[in-house]
Amino acid sequence: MSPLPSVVSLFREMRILGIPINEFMLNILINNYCLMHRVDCAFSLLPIHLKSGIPLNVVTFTTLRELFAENKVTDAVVLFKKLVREKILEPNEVMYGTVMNGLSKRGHTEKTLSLLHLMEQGSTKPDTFKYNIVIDALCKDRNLDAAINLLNEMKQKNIPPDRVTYNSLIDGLCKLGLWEKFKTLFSEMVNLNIYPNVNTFNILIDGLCKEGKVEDAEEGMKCRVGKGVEPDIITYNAIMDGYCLRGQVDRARRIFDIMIDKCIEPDIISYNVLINGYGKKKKVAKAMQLLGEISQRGSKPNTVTYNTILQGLFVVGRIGDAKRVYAEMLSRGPVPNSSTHRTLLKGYFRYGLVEVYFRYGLVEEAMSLFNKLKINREDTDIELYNVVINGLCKNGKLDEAQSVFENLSLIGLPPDVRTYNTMITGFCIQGLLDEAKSMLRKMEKNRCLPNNVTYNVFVQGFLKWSKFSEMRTFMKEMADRGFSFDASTAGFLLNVVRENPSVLDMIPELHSKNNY
DNA sequence: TTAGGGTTAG
Repeated sequence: MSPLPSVVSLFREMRILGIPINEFMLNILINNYCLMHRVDCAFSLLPIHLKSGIPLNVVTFTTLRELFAENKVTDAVVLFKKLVREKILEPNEVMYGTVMNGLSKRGHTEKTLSLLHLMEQGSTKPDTFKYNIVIDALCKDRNLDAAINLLNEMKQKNIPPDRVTYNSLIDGLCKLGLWEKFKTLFSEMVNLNIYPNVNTFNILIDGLCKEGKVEDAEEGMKCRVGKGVEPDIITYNAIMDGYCLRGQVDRARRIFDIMIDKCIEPDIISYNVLINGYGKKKKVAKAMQLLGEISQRGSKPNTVTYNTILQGLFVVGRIGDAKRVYAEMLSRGPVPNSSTHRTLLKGYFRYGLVEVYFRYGLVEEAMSLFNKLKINREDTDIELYNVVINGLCKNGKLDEAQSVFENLSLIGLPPDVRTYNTMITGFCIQGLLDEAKSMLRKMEKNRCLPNNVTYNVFVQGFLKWSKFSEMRTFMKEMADRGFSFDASTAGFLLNVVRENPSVLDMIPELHSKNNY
């Protein structure tokens, strides 16, 4: 119970009084530091364990789960391996569960899977829970084949899959639109006497909504009423989002009102969904009005709410309002996150080119925010850099973009495929095709595989600067690698050919019915 | 007396 710091002072007092420390006390203290988000302090207690001859136990380690919360996955894994390898402790169910969950939630599916297999060799055998963690992670990675293989492995080893196992798999299948496989799995589940619940139902509703089949979803919801599975706030939110995705924010609003009539209190996600819907339809006044209503209804806007509002304001170019909303956020709102910063930077750069008319100095504004983030060490996200590099390129500041790019290796943040694509686009816009090509070589050297976007950017660059013979050579390599023109390149190409039909003679491949 | 866990909505 709060206040937590008093635990620390109590502990100090006990030490001064010479009261002997035992493992329980140390674990409580470590746990307390973790609750205060002071993993560093918690970690620094480990030597006391050793000095006082108090053995580290599995509880000590599990208490350090905060390591995962603070994204210190490497530290956590190093410690885990050390403890196991040096036989300092034998992991139990709880310890495996903590580590696997920590790893899987941070995208380390491979490591989670290998722990599952490690467990099989030891004395603590994996149970349904452990399998479910891995199956869900595989589904989230869209690796449904591997997930279904694990389901079969469970059956072979007589570890019974349960409703959660099937719900994870159904969600994975729905998100990929694999409806036939869903039907098979659904009947398999029912045959095993595992019955769908409101979660299964919501997963399905959401799957339909994401496919644009919102009426089907709504119909499905109405059918179930009074038949055991009642729609809940998640059902309504999913349907509202489905309508918003199709641009039908007014229909979403009607669902919102129906929900209130049924005495289901909208939560912050309901508001965020609607605010996003209004923002996308450029109805910013409505969005702002909803923002005001949130506190009246006893809820509180969160970071996502503000990020969504900011996006909406930038869509209609209300930069002054966006700045005011951000200032409000800093003074009395939720803490901005990396998404807030990306939204702001993207917005400032987007309107950077109109600044000469309005004298906003938006590129400078963006760079000043970026520099603040660097000082606060809040620039650890490659996506943030991608926004800045792209913004500089689009505002004709290729040199600055290049120096930001060069800086990445100094701070040890590896560029991703988008970073390279952005730089290549920047070079192509300026007609610096040799620099673009050398960037392509650099990315391959750094083992970052070019993707379809990379190749399309090059093709557009060659077209823009009328380098047709180079384009021919390049197209061959592109086809060999299994890439093809995207819609944007196709449109670009059509315009070029319309203006200069002889391009078709210079690139005869364009006539052939291959995968271009 | 201390520790963990799985599924759905923004």
